[in-house]
Amino acid sequence: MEQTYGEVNQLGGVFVNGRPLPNAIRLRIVELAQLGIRPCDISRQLRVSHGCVSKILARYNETGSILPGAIGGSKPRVTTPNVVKNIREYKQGDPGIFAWEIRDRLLADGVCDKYNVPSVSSISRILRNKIGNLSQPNQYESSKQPPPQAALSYNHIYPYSYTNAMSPTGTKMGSSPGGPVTAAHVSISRGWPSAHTVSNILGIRAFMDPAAIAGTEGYAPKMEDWGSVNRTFPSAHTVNGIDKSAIEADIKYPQPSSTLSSYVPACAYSPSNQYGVYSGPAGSYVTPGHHWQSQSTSLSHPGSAMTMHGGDIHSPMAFKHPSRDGDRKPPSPLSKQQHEALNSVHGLPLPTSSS
DNA sequence: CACGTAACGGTTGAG
DNA sequence: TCCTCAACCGTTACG
Repeated sequence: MEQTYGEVNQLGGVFVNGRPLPNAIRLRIVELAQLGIRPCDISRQLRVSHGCVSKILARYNETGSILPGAIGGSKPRVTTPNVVKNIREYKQGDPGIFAWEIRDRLLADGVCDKYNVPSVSSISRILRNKIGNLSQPNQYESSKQPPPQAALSYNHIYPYSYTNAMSPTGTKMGSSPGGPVTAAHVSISRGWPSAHTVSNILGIRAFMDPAAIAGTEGYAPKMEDWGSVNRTFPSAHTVNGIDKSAIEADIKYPQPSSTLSSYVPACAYSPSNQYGVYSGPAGSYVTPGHHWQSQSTSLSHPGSAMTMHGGDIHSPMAFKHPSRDGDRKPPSPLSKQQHEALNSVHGLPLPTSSS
């Protein structure tokens, strides 16, 4: 599949089947929801299916992350190097040990938990294939530090890691001439610290207009760059950035502790490359002459606690807090304020009742 | 009408 | 290198 063009949904929005929505849209959904705008209105305004809005909001409420989950790949194997190492040690310590005994010991020693402990047959296979002759020098990592996640449960490990030089979109981005693309990715994410609010994040030119960064030609509206946001979290782990330090030590695209970093806490991230799709022929998200940043830069949230100036909101989790629940579910007719919010977001009239 | 969700067809990427 | 398969995606349709 070379260039993937988006499809158009019933609302006239562009999407790519199988691929996540751009983070900008995801952010916008969350932001509008925080403004008290109803999901159905968000759906219509952003032209994203209500199912998707529902899903994204549900995920956000649950995890605090706007990011899509990690797509593709396989579960980490249970037979991690660490496990193999331990099995070997057990075997060395007691050559007559049974596989089931090894299994018990793995559990007892906390090497594995009940969810990721290898089966007896797996252990047998490990003994046979990987350990076999104990006198053999081990092709595994005798001294090498096993992945720290080795004993973690699956949910916590999705160790995506990309090198700086490598763009997950690399192959596809080949269509984009020149190398500045990768640099753009880096610079974008590095540029985050200057954007402290969702609004700014949404609005900053750097984010919305890759061309502004990459300085490349008509590449501008392509959404590939959104991937850079996703990619900032190579190490997926628990919610709300609990293990942030661990990540930050590791990540290739450090996510500054800005607002967005909490919007996109280290949830399993998707190295998504939303290649050019959303700017596709139907490109309703980023239409020529209607770049979001033009509106978003001035996106403000009139007279409410949601007024967001750069740096105002350091803890987007405040957004997440349901303390504003009272503000939610406004009366069905949107308030003027909400209309303004919507309009400022998309620059389109709010098609509340029409298709 | 609003919303939650299952089904669906799709992509992705580790093994 | 190619294949498999299980993860995720957003849309659609239904209740």
